[in-house]
Amino acid sequence: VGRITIKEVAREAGVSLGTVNKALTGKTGISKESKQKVLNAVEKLGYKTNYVAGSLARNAIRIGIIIPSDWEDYYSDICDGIAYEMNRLIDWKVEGVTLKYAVKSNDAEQQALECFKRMNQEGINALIFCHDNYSTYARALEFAAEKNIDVICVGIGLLDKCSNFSTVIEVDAYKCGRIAAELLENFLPDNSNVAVFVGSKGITPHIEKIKGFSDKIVESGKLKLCAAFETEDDDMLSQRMTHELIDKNAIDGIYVATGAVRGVCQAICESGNAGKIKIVATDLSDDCIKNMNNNIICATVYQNTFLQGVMAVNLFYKHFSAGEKFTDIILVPPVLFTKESLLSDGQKGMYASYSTMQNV
Amino acid sequence: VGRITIKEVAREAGVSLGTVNKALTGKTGISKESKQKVLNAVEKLGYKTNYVAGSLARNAIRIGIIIPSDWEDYYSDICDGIAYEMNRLIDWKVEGVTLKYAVKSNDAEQQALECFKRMNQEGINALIFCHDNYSTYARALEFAAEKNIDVICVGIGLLDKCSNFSTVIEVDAYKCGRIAAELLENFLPDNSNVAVFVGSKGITPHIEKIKGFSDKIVESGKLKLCAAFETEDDDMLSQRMTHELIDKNAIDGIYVATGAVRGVCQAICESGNAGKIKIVATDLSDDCIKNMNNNIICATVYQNTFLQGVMAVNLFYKHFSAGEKFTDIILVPPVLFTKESLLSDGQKGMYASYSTMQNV
DNA sequence: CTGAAAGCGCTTACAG
DNA sequence: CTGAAAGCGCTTACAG
Repeated sequence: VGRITIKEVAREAGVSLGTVNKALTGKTGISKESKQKVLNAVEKLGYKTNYVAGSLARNAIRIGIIIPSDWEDYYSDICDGIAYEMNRLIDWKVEGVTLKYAVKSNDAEQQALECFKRMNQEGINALIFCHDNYSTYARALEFAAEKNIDVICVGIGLLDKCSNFSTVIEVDAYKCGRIAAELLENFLPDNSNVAVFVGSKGITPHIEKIKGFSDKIVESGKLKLCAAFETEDDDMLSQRMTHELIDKNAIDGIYVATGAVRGVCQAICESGNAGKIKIVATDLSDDCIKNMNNNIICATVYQNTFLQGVMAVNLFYKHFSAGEKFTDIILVPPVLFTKESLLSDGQKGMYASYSTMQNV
Repeated sequence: VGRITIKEVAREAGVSLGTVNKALTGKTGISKESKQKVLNAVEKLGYKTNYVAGSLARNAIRIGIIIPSDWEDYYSDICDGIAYEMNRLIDWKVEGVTLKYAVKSNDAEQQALECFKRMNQEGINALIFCHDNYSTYARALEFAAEKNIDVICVGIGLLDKCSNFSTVIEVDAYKCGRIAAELLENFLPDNSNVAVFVGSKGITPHIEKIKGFSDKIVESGKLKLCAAFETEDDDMLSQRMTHELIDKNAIDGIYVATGAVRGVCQAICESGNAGKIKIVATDLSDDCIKNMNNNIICATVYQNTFLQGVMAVNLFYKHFSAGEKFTDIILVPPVLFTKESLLSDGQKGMYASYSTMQNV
């Protein structure tokens, strides 16, 4: 009875425990023959590694975390997810070093590179990097590649160019767009006019959101897509644009696929269109929740940012503890929320929290 | 550097490791003085238990699982969640014994009691019991109480009478009702007529769903609630009732708060009301998904059954490994899904899956 | 390349 | 009630 352990594998294969370990973890310093003997024994006995025992025995995994000090609205939820999972994995000997840089500053590139270099000195095993676009940080990522440091990028705009030497975690932007369109189709009578607001039309995930939104509308043939605007995530700008949009068109619904939702909602209220023009927003910022509670926003497509942060940490854990390979990219599915389905503060991140199992 | 261990606590307190363990786990066989010395040392050193090490050292936790062999539509998702989490915790020395009974049979009570007795012989530490109402199984639950076996109940209708000797995991039914009402408010013009279908008006969670639905409608003052029907989860009955409802009323939307959604959708189609009368359904049964894909059902309120199963197992794990106390009841928040936001098969249970971290 | 030993941080009998 | 020892199933240096 009881579980098969490496001890039994070693006996069956006629080698020592250390040799079994090398065969199992793919380390060097083992002969072809020994390795084969071990693998045969594993197969024969049906051995499965106990990773709990493994993480007690191995050295600590040090993960470097480079996150923005600014742009709280968007990044704080990702950072919460990272911190949540790092804390959860303390008993598994996962340690972290955190450095911050100002992603919106002019010298963001330089600041980030500096962080990468300090992390290298700190002797971290891997790096989690939250940023907003690939091109700015190409040099930093190359530096990591030179030093053989694996990097997981979490954030937005990463799809623009998926680097060879890093893994990307991002929301399924195309799906976000489709969901938003479907909602407006349900909320509005046929032949209504809708518009979509993104941060920038030059960034892949925003392009994907527009594409998903537009594709769904064309497929269903219920609504008419009037226009796609760029807010540059600026509330003043989005407010002005919303006013212009309302003045010039008979607009019935707007998908605000990025930040600057406050400006949009303000314009909606100022023009007396609260509750008339249906708004579908993005994420769960304070502005968004406030406007949901006031019935200005009907629904929001949460980009599952908390879970994105959780997954980044967990991916490294699995890699270093179980040798799991990285995939190039992970597209996280968005979650739909309405006012009544919002989670209370105590349940915040419930899916990646209850589900993630505090002490496991 | 490095983490504080019980070794250091023992030295600080001037006692042995075994004594520290007794103090920390609340076991008997330790003097007041020793216990206090340990607690002082823990406080002083800031000691935190490493549960990973603990689960390697302790004896296995044996969990008995009593689940229905029938009523697949509803229970299979809970059972999947239980199985998922049991499998995830193998490395933590969590073992399971599963027995099945026919919840819809006439002698369900007798069958369940028989399962309880066999579980007791199996020497399980705790019991997970999936059932559909409290009163039928009172004797079985009393038996468990006599034998000092903790029971976690997962399913529906459990709130009817929350026993003293068990913990209940159930969906937040009131919240389900509110979400459904909110959706129909968004989908329909003001002053539209809506109805709600439940399985039975005599079961607390169904009463709660009606209450949530009705409360929200009254608060908003947008819709008119015509009627609440009992389907007894029978498709023939729900089909007939839907036809009658349509014939007698100008109905615009229906919240199908329980099974028998197939009958409702059939009647909707037969009467030529597909897409006209807006349907909000419950859960993610095959019938439900099929009708979502055909645009008969606009949205569904998923009762998070997979997660309920996961949580049942995890609750016991936390209890036995970390001494966590049980709460009387856990109300799991529902999740809103539309056709476009449905998860693909590969992502099934993503929240309690990705988030639950396969190998952690 | 290989094996024997020590150790990760706990829990569990068991002798006193 | 208390403590010393063994052990959970691995990984990690290190000597050969």
